[in-house]
Amino acid sequence: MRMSQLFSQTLREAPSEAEVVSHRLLLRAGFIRQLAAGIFSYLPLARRSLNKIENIIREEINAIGGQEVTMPVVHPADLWKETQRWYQIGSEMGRFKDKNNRDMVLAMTHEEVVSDLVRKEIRSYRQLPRLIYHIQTKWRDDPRPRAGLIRVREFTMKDSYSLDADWEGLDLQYRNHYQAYFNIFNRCDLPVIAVKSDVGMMGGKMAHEYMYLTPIGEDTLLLCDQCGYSANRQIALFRKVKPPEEKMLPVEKVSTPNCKTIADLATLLDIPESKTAKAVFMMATIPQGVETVDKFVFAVVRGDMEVNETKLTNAVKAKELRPATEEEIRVVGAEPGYASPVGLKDALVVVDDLIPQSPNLVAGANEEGYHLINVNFGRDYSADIVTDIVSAQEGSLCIHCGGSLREVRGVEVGNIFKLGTRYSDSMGCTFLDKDGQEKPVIMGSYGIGSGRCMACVAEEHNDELGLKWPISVAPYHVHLVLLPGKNDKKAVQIGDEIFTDLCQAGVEVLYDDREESPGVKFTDADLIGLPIRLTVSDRMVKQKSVEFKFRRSEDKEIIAKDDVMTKVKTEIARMEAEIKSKVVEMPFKD
RNA sequence: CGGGGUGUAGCGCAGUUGGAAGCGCGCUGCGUUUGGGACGCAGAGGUCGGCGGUUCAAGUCCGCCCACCCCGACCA
Repeated sequence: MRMSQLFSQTLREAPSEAEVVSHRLLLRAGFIRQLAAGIFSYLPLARRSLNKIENIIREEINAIGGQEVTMPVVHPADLWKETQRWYQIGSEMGRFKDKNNRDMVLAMTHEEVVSDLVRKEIRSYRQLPRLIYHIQTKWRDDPRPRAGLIRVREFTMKDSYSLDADWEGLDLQYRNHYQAYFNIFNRCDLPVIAVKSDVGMMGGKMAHEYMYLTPIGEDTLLLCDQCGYSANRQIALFRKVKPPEEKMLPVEKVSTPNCKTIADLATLLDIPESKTAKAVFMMATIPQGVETVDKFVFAVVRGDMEVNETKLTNAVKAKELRPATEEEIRVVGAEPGYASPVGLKDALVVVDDLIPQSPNLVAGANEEGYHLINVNFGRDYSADIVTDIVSAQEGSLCIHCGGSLREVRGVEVGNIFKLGTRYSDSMGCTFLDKDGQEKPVIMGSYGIGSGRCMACVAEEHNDELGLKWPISVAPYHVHLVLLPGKNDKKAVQIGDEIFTDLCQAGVEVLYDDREESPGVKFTDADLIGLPIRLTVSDRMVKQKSVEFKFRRSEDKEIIAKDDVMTKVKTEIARMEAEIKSKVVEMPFKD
């Protein structure tokens, strides 16, 4: 490609709204342009990188038996009503009516459409297992798009769907994806880890997320360096240290004016926060048959810990959970800031499983300005549910080995879910098994955001001058810089020749044939960040030589013009081999 | 949805007390220059986010709205 013809330009300064480095560089280098919050156009350079990422995905998913299809972006709402997700999902779903006033949905994901295909196409166990996938646009009207391409509303995702006759089949396809995903990210030179995750709106049995670790990530992960345990904070388990046993003391009411927080309380009474009980109030929307009911949830955890909303949501089997308002709190007889599980009415009391082992805690008195000391679970109050509802944090003890957990941030670039029969059951995806029994198809779903993946590669590979693409994802292999000098057509001739020869040999070349000063051309080359830079200049031409430089190195090498082809092809092959060597077998971590 | 911020030329920004819309970069033309964002001359480019109000007069003051960014809530 001649740069003089390229549809995009570099920007000397990035628009001020771009803060994250991948966003700034992708804008400045002319890869992307923003249309609205979380909605982007992908210009030719980005498109080429995305094509490479998507082709890597195709190769790896085809290798585990995937068959590519394309499913629609616009769906009739009826399909989503069948699985209830039309009702369960809120404003994040794009909805509109067609000209006949029918409800329509913009695809957030494609389980419904896959299931519809499956129930129409799959009749017999002889047609299973299958794996289908597509690379398609999704719309999720996220409340807060941010960080350029990291979190957008319109995005492209590769989503595959596995169809099996039995659970062993699902296990196999899940494990195949587990490895294929590592292969994909390794081939993009993007370091990731797999962590166990919550199943969220997808429903299902088991899920892993592939996380690229970076401080700009919005998910918090807990890692154990000792045994390798890793999990999203939403579900991370940890060992809770049982406090020393104490004899239960009689409850006593004490005056604690202006003490609405745990920290105030601990200071005033001169006790550690672990000797207090913290009360958190939520309103949960809980499905009951087709209907849902709103239930007031009173969660009790130790004062030194935080309620984990995902765990709490799962504990009460809620579809939605939100903080309760002050009025709602008073209705159940509690006093905000001085709340106590003692003497409540009409509330679903959920107690963290460490509380029953923690004697003589300080809790609110449900009366402004007073707390109760020596409150004991079982004697003074009881719970509807006792289970783990607190978050692991930096320094928590690993559930497996007792090592100290480390907290890191990450961006989710892929996920794999064992859906089981969640969609087969609601949409009637059944087949006739060997034994003549009608059975539900067992499904899995597996996603990778290709744009997010590209952004993460950009986030990982850059320096103060610009991007530094890995060879496998770079829009072109070679940046050919032409510096023609004064009144000399010779350099132009040589440049054109090298460009043509390399292209014919299958090397992808971006040829800077613009009438710009050398400074501009070199700066743009660094910014765009192709792996190899060749410079053809007036003064080099006289020696029949060309300058060769890697984007990732400072070193410049002068090579004979006749050696360019061999050198370039050798170095590309070497870089490709280097990437390939990163593809290794990963142990499956359940 | 809550908190904070920004909106003036393609990008980055200035605009004082309310009194003729500016600067740098980029863009167009001509000439010079040519190994790390060159130089000269001449140009083009504006719904000052929108609507309403106050005023002789509004980019500037007041009200409402919109968009975008950041933090939080939420979320595959």
